[in-house]
Amino acid sequence: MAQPTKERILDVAESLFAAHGFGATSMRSITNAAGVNLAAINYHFGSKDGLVKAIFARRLAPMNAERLRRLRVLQREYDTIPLNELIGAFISPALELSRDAQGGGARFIRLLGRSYTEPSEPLQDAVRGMYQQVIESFKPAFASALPGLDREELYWRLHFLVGTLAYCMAGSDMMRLIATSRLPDDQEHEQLVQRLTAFLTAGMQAPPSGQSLHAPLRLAAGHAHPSS
Amino acid sequence: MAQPTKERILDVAESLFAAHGFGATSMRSITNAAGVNLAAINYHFGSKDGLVKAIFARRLAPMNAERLRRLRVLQREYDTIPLNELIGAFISPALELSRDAQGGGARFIRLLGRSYTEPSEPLQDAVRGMYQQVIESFKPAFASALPGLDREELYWRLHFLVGTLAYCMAGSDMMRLIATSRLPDDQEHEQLVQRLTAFLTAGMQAPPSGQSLHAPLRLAAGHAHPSS
DNA sequence: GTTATATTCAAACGAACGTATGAATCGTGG
DNA sequence: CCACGATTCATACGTTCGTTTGAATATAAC
Repeated sequence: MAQPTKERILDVAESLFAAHGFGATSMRSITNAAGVNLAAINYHFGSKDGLVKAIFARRLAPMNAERLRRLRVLQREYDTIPLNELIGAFISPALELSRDAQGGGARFIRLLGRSYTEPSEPLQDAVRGMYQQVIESFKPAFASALPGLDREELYWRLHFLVGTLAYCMAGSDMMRLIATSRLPDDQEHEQLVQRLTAFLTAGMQAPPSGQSLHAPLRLAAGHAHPSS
Repeated sequence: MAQPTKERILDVAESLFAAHGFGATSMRSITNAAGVNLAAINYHFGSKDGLVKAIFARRLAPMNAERLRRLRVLQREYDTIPLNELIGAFISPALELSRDAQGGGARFIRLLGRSYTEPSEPLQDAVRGMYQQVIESFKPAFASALPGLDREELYWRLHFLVGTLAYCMAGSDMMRLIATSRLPDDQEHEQLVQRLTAFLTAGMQAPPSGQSLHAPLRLAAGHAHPSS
C-alpha cells in the first residue's frame, strides 16, 4: 500500500467521476478500484457527497489561489492590465493543472469541466461558491481592460469566456471529432493555451453587439478597417 | 388526456432530464409526472435508452436540417460566405429552438447543452452522430471564410465555437451568477444571439495564434493596418 | 356482437445503490 | 505485554432502480 487509504480513494474517485460522471460512479466501483473496503468512504468522508466535496476542495483552492496571485502580480505591474494578460491569468492555472497528467490534475480538470453542466446539487453548490470569489476579483480588471463595454455586455462576455474554458476542460469526445493531435503533450498544451487565448482575446474585444458586426474593432490593442 | 401517452412521456422526460440530468431522473418520476403507468415507457420505447434516443431524434433532426438549409441559402447567395452569416446559420437554429419555450424547445436545448459533457454512452453516441454530419458540411464554408487559418487552427476554433454555444445552451446557473436579465424573453433572446455572434465572429477572426496577440486582424472580411 | 389488436394496468422481479453495524485488526504509548 | 484509539473488514439493511409479466381494458374491423 504505497498511499494511505484516504488519498487513494480521492485519486481513484476523481478518476472514475471524470470518466463516467458523478451519478454513474458507485461507491462500490470506487472502493473496488482502489482496493479498499466499501465502508472506507463513509468512514473517511462521511458520505458520497462528502467525498465529492473533498475532491473539489483538494484541487480548487490552490488553483483559484494561483489565479488571484497572478492577478495581483499583474495589478502591480500594470496600470491597466492588457486583456490577453488578464485572460492568461484566468485560464492558465486551469490549463496548467490539466497538463499535470501525472499528478492527476488532468483528471480533475475534466471533472471540473463536467461539473459546470452537471445538475447535481451538492456539486453545483461547491463549485459555484469557489468561482464567485474569483470572478468578483477579476471583474474590475476586465472592466478596465475593456472600457468600451457596458456592464451587461461585459458580464455576458465573461460568461462566454468561462463557457469556452469549461468546454475545453471537459475534454468532450466531441473535441476529438474536430481536431486530432499529433504532438507531445506539453507542446500541445502550450499550443492550446495560445489558441484559446487568441480566440478569447479577440472575442472579448469584439465591437459591442449594438454596432454592425462589420464595424472596425476599436477596443484595446487592435485597429481594423470595415470590410467591403 | 389531451395528448397521447407517447407524446406526453417525451415532453415530461425531456423536461425532467433537462432539470435533473440523465442518470438522476428515474422512470418512475417520469411516469408519475406524466400521469401514466410505469410500464408505458418500456412499452412505447423499449427501454430508458430508447426513450432518450427518441427525445433527441424528435428535436435534432429538424434543427440540423434547418442549419443545412440556411447554409445552402447562403451558398447560393454568396461566393464566399461572410463569417458572421455563417456563424448565424450555425447557432441561430439552436438558439431559436431555445426561444420556443411553449413548444418545449427551450427545455430540449438545455438538455442538448448538457449532453455535450454528460458521459452517458448512448447519449454521446446519438448526439455525436448527428453533429458530425452538420460540422462536415460547414467546414469548407468556414475554411473559405477564414482563408488565413491553417486546417488545424480552424478546427480548434470550430471546437471553441461549439463549446461556447453548448455552454450557452446548457444554461448553467453559473450564467445567472454573472448576468441577470430584466428584459422580456424574446428581446433577451435577440440580444443573446447578437452578443454571441459578435463574440464568436471576433474570436474566429483572431490572428493565428503564432502571431502576436496585439497584431491586427487580417482575416476574412477585414483589411487591417499593422498596429503600433 | 364477436374477434383481433393495441394499450394500460397493478404487481413483482432481481440487481445495484448508499449507508450502518459490530467484530477483527492494526499501530503505538504506557 | 497490554490497553486503547484508529482503521479495516465482512455482512446486512432498507430503498430505489430498470425491466418483465400476465391480466384487464380500450379500440377498431368484420
